[in-house]
Formats: sequence, C-alpha cells, structure tokens
Amino acid sequence: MPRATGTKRAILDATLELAATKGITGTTMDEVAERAGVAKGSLYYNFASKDRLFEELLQEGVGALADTLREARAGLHGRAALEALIRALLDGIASNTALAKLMAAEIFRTDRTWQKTLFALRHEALTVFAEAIAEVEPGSRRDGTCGLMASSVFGAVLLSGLEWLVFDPERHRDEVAAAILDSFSGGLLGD
Amino acid sequence: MPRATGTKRAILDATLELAATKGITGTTMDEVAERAGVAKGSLYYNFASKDRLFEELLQEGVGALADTLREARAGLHGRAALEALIRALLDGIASNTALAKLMAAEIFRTDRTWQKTLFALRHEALTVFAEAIAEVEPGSRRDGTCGLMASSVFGAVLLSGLEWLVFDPERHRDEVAAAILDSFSGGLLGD
DNA sequence: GTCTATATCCAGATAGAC
DNA sequence: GTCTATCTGGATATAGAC
Repeated sequence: MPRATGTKRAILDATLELAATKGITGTTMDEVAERAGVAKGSLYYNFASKDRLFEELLQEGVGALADTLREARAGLHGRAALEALIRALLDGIASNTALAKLMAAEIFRTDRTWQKTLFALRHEALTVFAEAIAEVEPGSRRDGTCGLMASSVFGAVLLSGLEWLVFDPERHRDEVAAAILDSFSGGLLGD
Repeated sequence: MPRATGTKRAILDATLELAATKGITGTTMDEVAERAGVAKGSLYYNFASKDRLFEELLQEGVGALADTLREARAGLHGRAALEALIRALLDGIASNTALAKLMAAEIFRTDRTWQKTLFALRHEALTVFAEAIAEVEPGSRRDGTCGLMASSVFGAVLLSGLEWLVFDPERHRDEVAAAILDSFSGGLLGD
C-alpha cells in the first residue's frame, strides 16, 4: 500500500513536522494550513477537529512503528530477536525522528482525547519487546517483569536515539547501536 | 535549606502539578493562579512572564535532581556507584513524578526560550551517569561512548519508572528497580 | 473539495487601586 | 505585595461562495 498522496497526506506531513518542534498544543491550525499549502477550511473538511487530526497522525505513525517491529522480529528467536528489535527501533527513530520526538512528549500524557488510542498503540509496540524478552528470560513472563524490562529497553533506545539525532547528529548510526547493545550486554552491571 | 514558603512557593507548586498533566503550553496562567490561590496579578509580580515561570520551575527541579544524583554517587566506585545512581534516579522519579513527566515531555524540545538552561541541566545530570560509566568501562571515555550509554541508562530508568508510576502504580518499587538492574546485567544480551 | 471571511472565545500581559 | 478590571492578539471552528 503506497502512501496516499493528495490533500490529506500533505496535511498529515505538515502536522507531523510542525508538532515535532512546537509540540501538539503549540502547533496551530493556521500554521498547518500554511505549511501544507492548503486553506484552513480544507483542514476541517478532511479532519473533524484539531484533536482528531492529531489522533489520526499518531495512529498512523505509531501503528507503522509497531508493524516495523513485528517484521523485524519475524523468524528470529532468543537474543538475536531482541538485538534485531533494538536495531529496528533505532532505525525507525532515525528515519522518522519527528514521530519519535512526538512519542517522547506524548507517551505519558493522560489528559488527551486520544488517550485510549495512544495507550493501545504503545502497548502494541511494547508487547513485541516483552515477548522477545520473555523468550530470553522465561521466568519474567510469570510475574510480568518482562513488561518492565521492555520499557527499560524501549526507553534506552528512544532516549539515546533522540540524544544522538537531536544533540549529536554527526555521530554514526552504528556507533549508537553499538553503545546501546553494549549497555545491555552486562559490561556495566553484569558479573 | 528548607523549601521556601509563601506566594512564590505556592505558584511554583501549582505550576508543576498542572504542567505534569496538561503540559506547559496547555497550562494557562489563570489556572495556575486559581490552583495556587492567588490572583493573576501576583503571578506577574513574582515572575516576569509565563516563560520565565517555567524556566525557574525547571531550573529548580532538574537542578535538585542533579544534586541528588551527585550525592548518591559520592564515595562509591565502579558498579556499586552505577547501581546507586540507578536506584537514586528511580527514587527521584517516584518522589517527584510530576517533574519526571515534565522532563520526558520537554527534554527534546528545541524551540523553548529556556532551551539553553534546560540543556545545561540535562547535561549536568547525564554527566554524573557518564562519569560512573567511564569508571566501569574506561575505554568508553575516549570516544565519548560513555555519554551515549549514559543516555541509554537514563532513558531506561526514566521510561520504566514512569511506566510504573503512571500505568502500573500497584507494583512495588523494589520490583521495578530489580527489573531495570536485571536488564543491564547481561541476561538479555550478554555473552 | 477547496477557498475566503468571519464568529467566538480565551490566552498572556498590564494598569492602577488598596 | 496582592488584588480587580481590562487591553489586545491569536486560537479553534464555521458559513457559505465557487
């Protein structure tokens, strides 16, 4: 399925770029219209409200990320699967940094009208990690610890990925991936 | 130094609580005044502008966090120091969840008037981790990898800490700390 | 399906009494 | 030092022409 073109696509793209730097509340419908090259009336023809526009944007973006993670894990098992997930998430953050920034800013907000939607998507993405972790450490499935460790790994990749892309972009991707993998390989705290 | 009381203190407290759920841009000066129990005019007597109010809030909060981390590391070395830092950060997040949410939402914003201030404070906190990591893995100091690993550890604690406090608060603190430490102990990817 | 023009409300900030 | 009252710009959303 090719990315749809046309007005709706242009609006979503403009919205994402603006929201990544100005935040959702700080992005105005006037700015979105201007950057998308359409009139404000067209925004409200294509989306019922500002809230609905952002809900669709997050749904599309985080949904695609979850798909990417599932594909990255497909066919792999054990530590190879987890390593592939970490690399895939880092790549996803690099190729859609705007979405990653938005996720970091929105993931713990509980007052949004789209809260349920985002919660479900977040859960979907984290579950891919949790499943892979449960396979490596079977004991963690029983007490739900694999979910916590999934957050831990996800948070490590998200924050170091954004640290790299936002504040230290000259660094090479492989260096960043190596540092993340290194930090989970037991050199820091392991025996 | 006891926390100052009085109007300024009440305003800062009200601001933090509101911003943790509604975000900075979504928090209005009228709401701050109402929750603090003062008139809007008093806000502008005590702070030059909304931006300055939030800058002082972040300065106070993140500055205190950096102090806490430095104290936690004092006198310790090697893996014991890093483990103490992880526990101290998790405790800090638990005892000031509002600030942690605010940090997660603001840390990668680059359009704020207080950008330089927040960048410096973030750097201060991360450096404490980076120093401890460089002590454990001396080779990482040369190429700056310790900075990346510091982000990795910091991100792991921040996200799993907030995951716990926001979405799964019945869980016990020690369980969360154990899961984080476990994820860095080599069980997931180690040899 | 997209535009322009406008209605309506609410935000940050200030003036000046007490 | 804190209050009330108010100014002014800008925000979401809608109406209706094309």
